[in-house]
Amino acid sequence: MSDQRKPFPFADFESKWQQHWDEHKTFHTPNPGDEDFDASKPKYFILDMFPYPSGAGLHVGHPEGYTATDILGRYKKMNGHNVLHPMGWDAFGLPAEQYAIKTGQHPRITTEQNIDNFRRQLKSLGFGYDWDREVNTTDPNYVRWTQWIFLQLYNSYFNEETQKAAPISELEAQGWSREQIDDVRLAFIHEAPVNWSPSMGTVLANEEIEEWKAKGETVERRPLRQWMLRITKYADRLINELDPLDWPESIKLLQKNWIGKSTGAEVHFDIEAHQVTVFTTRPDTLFGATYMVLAPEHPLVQEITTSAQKEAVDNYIASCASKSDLERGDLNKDKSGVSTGATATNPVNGEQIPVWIADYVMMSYGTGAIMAVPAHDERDFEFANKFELPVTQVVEPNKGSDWQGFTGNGVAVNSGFLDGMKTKDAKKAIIQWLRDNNKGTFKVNFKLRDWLFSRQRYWGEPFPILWENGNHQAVPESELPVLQPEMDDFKPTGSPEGPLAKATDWINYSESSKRETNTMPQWAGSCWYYMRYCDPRNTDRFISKEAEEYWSGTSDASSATGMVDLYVGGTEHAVLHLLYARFWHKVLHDLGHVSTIEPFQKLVNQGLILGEDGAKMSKSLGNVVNPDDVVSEYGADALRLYEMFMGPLEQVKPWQMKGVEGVSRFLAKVWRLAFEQNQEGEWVLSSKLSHQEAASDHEGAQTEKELLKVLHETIKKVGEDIERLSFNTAISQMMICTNTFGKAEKLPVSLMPDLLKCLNPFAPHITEEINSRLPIAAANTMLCNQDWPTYNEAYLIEDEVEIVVQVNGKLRGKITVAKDAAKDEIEALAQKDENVIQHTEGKTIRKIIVVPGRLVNIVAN
RNA sequence: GCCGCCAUGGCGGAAUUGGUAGACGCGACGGAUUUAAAAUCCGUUGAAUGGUAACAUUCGUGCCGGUUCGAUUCCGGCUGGCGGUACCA
Repeated sequence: MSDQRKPFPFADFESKWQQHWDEHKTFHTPNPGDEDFDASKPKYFILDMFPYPSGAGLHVGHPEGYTATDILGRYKKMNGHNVLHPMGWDAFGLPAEQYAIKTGQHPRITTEQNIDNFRRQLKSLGFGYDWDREVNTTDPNYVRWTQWIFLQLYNSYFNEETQKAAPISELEAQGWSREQIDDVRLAFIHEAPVNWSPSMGTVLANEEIEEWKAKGETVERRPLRQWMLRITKYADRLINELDPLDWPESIKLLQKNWIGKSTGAEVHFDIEAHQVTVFTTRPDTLFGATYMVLAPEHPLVQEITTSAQKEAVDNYIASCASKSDLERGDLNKDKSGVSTGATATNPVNGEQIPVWIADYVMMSYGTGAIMAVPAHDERDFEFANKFELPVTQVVEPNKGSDWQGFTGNGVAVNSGFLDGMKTKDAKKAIIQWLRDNNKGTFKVNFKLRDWLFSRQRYWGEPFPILWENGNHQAVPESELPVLQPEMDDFKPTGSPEGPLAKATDWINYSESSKRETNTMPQWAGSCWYYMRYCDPRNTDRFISKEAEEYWSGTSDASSATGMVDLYVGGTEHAVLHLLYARFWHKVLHDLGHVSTIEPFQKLVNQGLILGEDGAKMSKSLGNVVNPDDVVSEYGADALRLYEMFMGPLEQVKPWQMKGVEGVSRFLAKVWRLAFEQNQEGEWVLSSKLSHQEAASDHEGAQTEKELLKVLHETIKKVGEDIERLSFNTAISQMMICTNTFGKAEKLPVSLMPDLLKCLNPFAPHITEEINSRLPIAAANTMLCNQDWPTYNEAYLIEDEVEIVVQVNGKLRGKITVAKDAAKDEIEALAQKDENVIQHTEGKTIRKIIVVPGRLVNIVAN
């Protein structure tokens, strides 16, 4: 018995079609070399950010981007493209491991259960994915190639001359020693202060700290030996090669700011027998450097501190070390510091200036030491005022503002040979002087740090690395993948070795060599998954040459710099995933493994969906909407359509359950264009769908003309709107068309297929169902396998157009004229309008502006 | 603090190149159908003023100013909200 409350029987046919697509592999995408591959079709590679399959299941935010890409993918397919639109799982990650620690259940089991649930949910929404290309970052066949890519990094260095990665074998051929080579590898071992989380027993990347802190985990600084990736070598290219990408400017800017390029100079200061180098963006203010500050962690502090100041310095360093990052940064902007008692020599004028230590200077940026120019730097100014240090003006502002704390450009004063020079020229002059006198040089600095790549966890890719006599070496490629050993105890050891160290059999690779026990971060798998989609079952390579070239589009004439045509996902990955993936892609490009220099040509960020109360959806607020509930209540088509109708894809917007009802009502109207319920409650073909093609009388011909007009307007607008991802306005147009069709006494059945084709990418189930039941020849062919309709310009043109008449810019009347009416004719007609006459009476007409087909504006006074 | 984005009816939003502001949907109100309800269909719906009415006039896209025959759209100056980032030398 069907539920009478449902306005159309979606429950009866949605799962039926989903099963049909699954069984017939309707959305299978052929690769070069496949039987059904058609080389004449252009490729379209469309990518969703693959989800982490959490235990909570799909969130309504997921189908937002996924529906958008599905619409575009189905549309491109109907337009004759070979569409690659795959899905997969970013399945390594801490939640599964934390759950394993709590319950003892292996993370692989939890992960598989969660994936099954996610896959079921996605299939219930009818997405046209090629499920044969599903990838899973935890799959041994995937891990194998993640590790292989790591070894490419490990076996490469950055050639400064070519600005490209190159194999270390080049250096071996030149006779470099092992130590020298280890110092330049793109994947290298580094002992440095890292972000250690005692609560999780692992280190974190700089980029991850805030996220985990917000979740209540603790993070502290601790010196540790870690694997790092030399992303800083690519800093310039990561900035410059953003230019040709079709990304939101705001995301490009976010990446540029994150990389944080600043140009300036290194200046060497002598402190008795020692030399300290500082970085400054304002070398032109060197004459105004009245003191110097070292970071408390600076290695030279102990050596230069005078005995009189030793106790004060030690106390200060101890107090800094005990402070959390939060206390040192956010909460406490008050300057603090202590003198070392030492003095440095200002290289440009020989002045003896005091050397202080203060925590406003960071060891992690620049050289960990600064020259303080209090007159022209806010922080130095504040510090100098607090500790009564001298302030000397060396820049004269251009526009009479106060020089104290002035940080802008101006003219150099009190600066010897620089006096009178503009800031820009003074910078050049002083750098030349520093070079000539061996006191410094031009220098570019970046905020970007090398990428801390090792984690002390179980549920991640082990490093394919062996240790012997304190030296590391790669596991032979033939032995990949290196999988985690089976273990019952996943608890972190609390030591830098991580839980794998507990697997004593596993770590002993041979009598003399042991395995690396660290694992890779979750980013590793997500850095290259889009490539694996192109050739997911390849066992010989991470991607075949043919597949790589075809899906990169380098085989055709287009000069795309990015492999993926469109990437849709959340803005939260603006600097992490999107930067890391670009870095890996460039390395693989440099080594000749991929043909494009960038992974993602066009990027679109979907906006967050808020709860009905306008707040971010969260369990604690109880405003979370579960897609499963919406599907069972209104159907998958209604959910898809609603998420697209809410507003622009990129915009943040609140959920409204009433809105779902609205689009559901629209789908019901479309359904009732074709069917009506008989006495028995069965849906039978609507009596208004007349079979006669030509209208018999004049009135009928007139309405048929109107119906054709709205239909072809819809074909035009929906196609254009899909191309520019403006789905809400496309839906609005289809609603107009449906309303017009619904009002017609008789509806030629021949008009239905084009409307259904337009709606098909948005609401694939209901449209296929209606189509399959229509008494037409094409009922046997699925809409998604048919061609996208073309509109006929002739149906759109009206014989007469309405033109607005304004007097002095204010709307005063409307006239109807022939579409090709002459300008004079329009002007004359406009001036005959009664209301227009009233408003121009007693005035002189100065000018008449005619915008053809739109308006007439009479200027009179 | 700095950088970026945004601001339109009761609500979500539309206006694509400077040319009729408020498409489409929700909600609300009135009506048809119904014993009644649900569902469905029809009509009205930015505000104010005048008119029995058709209609007309004025105001109106966060605020102030500018450019223009004409500004939601362009420019300058604010205000509020959201996001990023934060002693980066």
